[in-house]
Amino acid sequence: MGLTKTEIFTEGQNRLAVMLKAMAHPARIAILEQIINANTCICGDLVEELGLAQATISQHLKELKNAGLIQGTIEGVSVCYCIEPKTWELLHKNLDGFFRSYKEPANCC
Amino acid sequence: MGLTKTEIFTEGQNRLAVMLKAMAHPARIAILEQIINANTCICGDLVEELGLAQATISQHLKELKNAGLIQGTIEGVSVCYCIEPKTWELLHKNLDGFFRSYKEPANCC
DNA sequence: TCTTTTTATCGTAATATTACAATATAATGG
DNA sequence: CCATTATATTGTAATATTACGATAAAAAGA
Repeated sequence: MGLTKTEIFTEGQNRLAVMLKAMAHPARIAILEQIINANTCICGDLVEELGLAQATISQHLKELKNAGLIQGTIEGVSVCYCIEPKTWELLHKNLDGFFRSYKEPANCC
Repeated sequence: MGLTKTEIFTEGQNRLAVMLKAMAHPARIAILEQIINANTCICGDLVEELGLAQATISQHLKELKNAGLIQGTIEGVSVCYCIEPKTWELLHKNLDGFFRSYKEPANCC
């Protein structure tokens, strides 16, 4: 089949899965890291840094944008990308809550 | 092409991506939630709860196991699954550090 | 041993993802 | 307007993922 049965899961489960999927690629993690380390918006320098074709990076940026993790503003000829603080914070809290919800049980195998 | 260029990324980037990918599906999030909420190992009840075929769930469990997020112990006829506390904690810390590394920059678009 | 129960694996179809070349688009500078 | 620069989109090939039916495997009980 190949298509996820979205309808049988909760809104929250689907939302979290979509966000995680957007982050779940080394190139996209690398992109996020670069934006974060630059501590400003990144305009164009991404293609030289990563060893991927321009089209591929554009595609990855699009996915990050679709997930709401980054935002791009047109700055003359180039586009400047930065983290979308609201979504970033939201996902951080959501994930943190998820990880914290696990308490090592007393009676387990 | 269809295959990720793992070799051009760092060890850390690849590791994090693999873990996130393992979590990045609503069914696998649902499975993790169930194990966590049960607060003990889950033996078999997963198929009835989720609306997916037994083979599909077994496949998802395998991926979570491969990523080291859960562990399964054979308990008579059935297999009991629980969170792998070490990996869980590791991923939690890793992700938390990643999210915290972002500081909203002063000069941005 | 035979049956039952539970989980894993195999085979397969449908769809998604990843990557890149080629090309399009959009803004700037001459 | 034309060339340049930066990014997006399109088309396409290779591979991965998702899902399920069918079947295998493994342990328990009759």
